[in-house]
Amino acid sequence: MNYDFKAIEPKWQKAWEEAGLFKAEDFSDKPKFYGLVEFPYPSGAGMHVGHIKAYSSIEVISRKRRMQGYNVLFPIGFDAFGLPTENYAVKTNTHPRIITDRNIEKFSMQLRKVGFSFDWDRTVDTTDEDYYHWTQWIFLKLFEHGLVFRNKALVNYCPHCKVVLSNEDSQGGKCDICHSDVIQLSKDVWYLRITDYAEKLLQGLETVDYPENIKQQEINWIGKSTGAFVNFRVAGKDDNIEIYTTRPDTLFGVTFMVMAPEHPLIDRYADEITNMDAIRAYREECAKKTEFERTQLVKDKTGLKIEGITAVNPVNGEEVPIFVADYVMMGYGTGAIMAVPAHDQRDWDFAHAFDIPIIQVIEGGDIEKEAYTGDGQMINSDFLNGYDNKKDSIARMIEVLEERGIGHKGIQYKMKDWAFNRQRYWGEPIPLIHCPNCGVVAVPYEELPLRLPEVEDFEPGTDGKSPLARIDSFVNCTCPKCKGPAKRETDTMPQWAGSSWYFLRYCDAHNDQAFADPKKLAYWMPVDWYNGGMEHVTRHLLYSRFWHQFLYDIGEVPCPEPYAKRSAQGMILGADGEKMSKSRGNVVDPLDIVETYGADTLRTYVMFMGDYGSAAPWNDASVRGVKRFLDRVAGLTDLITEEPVQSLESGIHKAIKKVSSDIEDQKFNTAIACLMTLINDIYKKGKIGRDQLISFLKLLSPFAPHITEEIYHEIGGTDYLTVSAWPEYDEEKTVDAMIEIGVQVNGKVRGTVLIPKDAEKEEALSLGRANEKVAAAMAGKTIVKEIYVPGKILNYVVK
RNA sequence: GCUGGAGUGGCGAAAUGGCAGACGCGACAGACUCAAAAUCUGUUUUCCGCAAGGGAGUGUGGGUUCAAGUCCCAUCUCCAGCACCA
Repeated sequence: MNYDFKAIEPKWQKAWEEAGLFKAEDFSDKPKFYGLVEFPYPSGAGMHVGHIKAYSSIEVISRKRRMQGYNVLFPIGFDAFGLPTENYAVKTNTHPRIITDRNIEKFSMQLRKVGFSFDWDRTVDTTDEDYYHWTQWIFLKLFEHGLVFRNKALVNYCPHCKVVLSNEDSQGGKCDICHSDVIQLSKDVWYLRITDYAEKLLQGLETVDYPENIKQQEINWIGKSTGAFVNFRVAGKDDNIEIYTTRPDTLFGVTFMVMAPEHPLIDRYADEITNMDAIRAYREECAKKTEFERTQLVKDKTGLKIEGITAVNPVNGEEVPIFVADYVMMGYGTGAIMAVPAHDQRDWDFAHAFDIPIIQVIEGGDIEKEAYTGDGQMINSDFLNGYDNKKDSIARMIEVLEERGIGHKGIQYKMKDWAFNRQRYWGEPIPLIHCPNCGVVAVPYEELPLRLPEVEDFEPGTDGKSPLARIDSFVNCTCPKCKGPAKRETDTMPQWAGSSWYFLRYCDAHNDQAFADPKKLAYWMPVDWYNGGMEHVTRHLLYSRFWHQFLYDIGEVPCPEPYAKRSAQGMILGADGEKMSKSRGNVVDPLDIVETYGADTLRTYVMFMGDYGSAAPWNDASVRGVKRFLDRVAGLTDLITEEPVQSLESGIHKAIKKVSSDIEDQKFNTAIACLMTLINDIYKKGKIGRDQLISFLKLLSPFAPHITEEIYHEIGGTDYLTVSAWPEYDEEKTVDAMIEIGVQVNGKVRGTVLIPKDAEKEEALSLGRANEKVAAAMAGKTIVKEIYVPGKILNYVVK
């Protein structure tokens, strides 16, 4: 067959769509399969080859599931709010709505050209008011349940993007959008209480099928630790400094305390602190450092002793000095620590720099040289003396703290509440109203969606306010409660809002009464298999699990976890092995590949590149190799016989078995390799039975659906191969009657021998001995032991 | 520092403890061609050897085993994520 992919591909794409082959059917009796990929941000640059790889895994699995008789939901949509579009809007003075529509159209066209089997009837666009209506609705539910709060605190602020960023969006002290250094600003902003869900987010991981590294990354990000809160009295005052420690067993070794520069106690005693000027200067110095600098200068501990006040160790009444130092963070624990230089390296470093005494309370190590963090006999510790491990001494210490009312057991999480706002235009308006009489009031549900007002000028405000703040008709409103004059919140929601629930909307994309019909949610949820990038593990994945768990708690969704299974693709690097980027000039445009080699080649190539989860560089020559393979597939039509070719039977059945299981295991590369091996064999035989060819085409169909459909019709098929039954294999036929196994002498392979597959030990051993090379290797030696592992190996141990 | 993962040909990579290097790329040789491209056939871990054949070989060093890329201990390097988290 002549392989004219330029004609074939659009032809079948149109035919499949018109036949509605990819439409998911609500409430079908067939078993359901919900396959999900992370919907794209429709940037102006169009699709990246990374999108192709990310979508191809679920694409292949969805196509296989349809052939296996499943009712498949494989949807796509667009996560279209966000800064790149807005920045481009500012630059070109074009409304972001226009840019977004244009980009969505481009992406849709590109996705169709690759032949992805999406159900286009369920497409969502997060910037559509029929969609963000429900994003705002969920936000109001969160507000209603006390999970939205406003707080003036130090926030991560990107001076370049002019927005407040969440902790998740400023990892490593860099802005997630523009990679500038993030600074700390004190600002009054909205937060979502994700920390209330820390424990559920942690426990939920035990119920889902995620790869270990993803689970670990989320566990680390949540950062649970158990320890104790302990109150240190301010000497001579009726006032306490609360600290958090994971090592309450070392309380007798406390020789000083350290506070974060921002700690409020410092201001409270400003009058009594004799070196307050120096402390103010130190604070200013710290405030100037970026997060990056603060974490880079790990070695050189800076700090200052607070003169004029001291603290009292509650277990032994010892008075200890208080220091201020920026290695203690206000955002974790209580912002103050007890310092035990003998058994904590940071405290040890600090004690040496400031000439503070060190008291050892656990035997072991050499505290002259470094802090000792291991286990050992407790010493110098009053009632703990004699305990010999952390576990017991911590438990005992917590008992005593609680008995004496000076402390209690506590749990801390590193995860912080989600700073939920952007001072920008292109996002969902936050549906809250500030009323001088009633305080913060929710926009009534019936007034949703709260539409983004039309503006002329999207430029962010220089005063740290959103452009919405400049629109009086939007800002000024009446309070829903007291009907008095009030002002709307002008911040918008962050990029991650819309994507935190989109998988629910796909279940019922056009509902105007609810975010989705509960019956449809009950039918489709949870997502059976979700593929996406590692970069979203501590952002989108965590956020959307949080929203979903909340919706479950208020009875809006049928399952506690949204995704039953998660996988992640490896990055496609440029041909030079570097990350693809415009500046390096190593970017591959997937549409160029579709033009030159066809969509089937592109799809098959990205799945054949290597291990799906690992990064792999692009290689044009290998793309041509895959095209060559498809050319050979097209050529199979010349080899057809009506009768099946007996000598191919076992190879075909083996391939059915291997391709079926490899797809499930995401070993797409070896599935394709197996089909290549089979086609090499077919060409060697020079012929293939018609039905055998159809089985081959079915196995290849999820990867290269167009060419296989074309050949199927070329050889007389009248229905669609794309939704035909997945082939079955006969276990009997996958096993050869005679098999070749290796023969070893003293573990070294000396030859091979052909033996019946279920040969008895004696028969196999004598056949092995008959092998010339084996016999030569054993000549003149005594056989000590003979090993026969059926189907695997023969080994003679000789002396 | 902590967590997760990876080190195998010239390259991308395969190998439920059982013949290391499947499959693809590239390279080399041959066929076809006036020639080239495309296509087809063959060779291709490495060293010694004309060959038959033999030796070595999965980051490094040990160990378990009849048998180790795979399991155990130690060690080095790289990738990803987190990180003064008390």
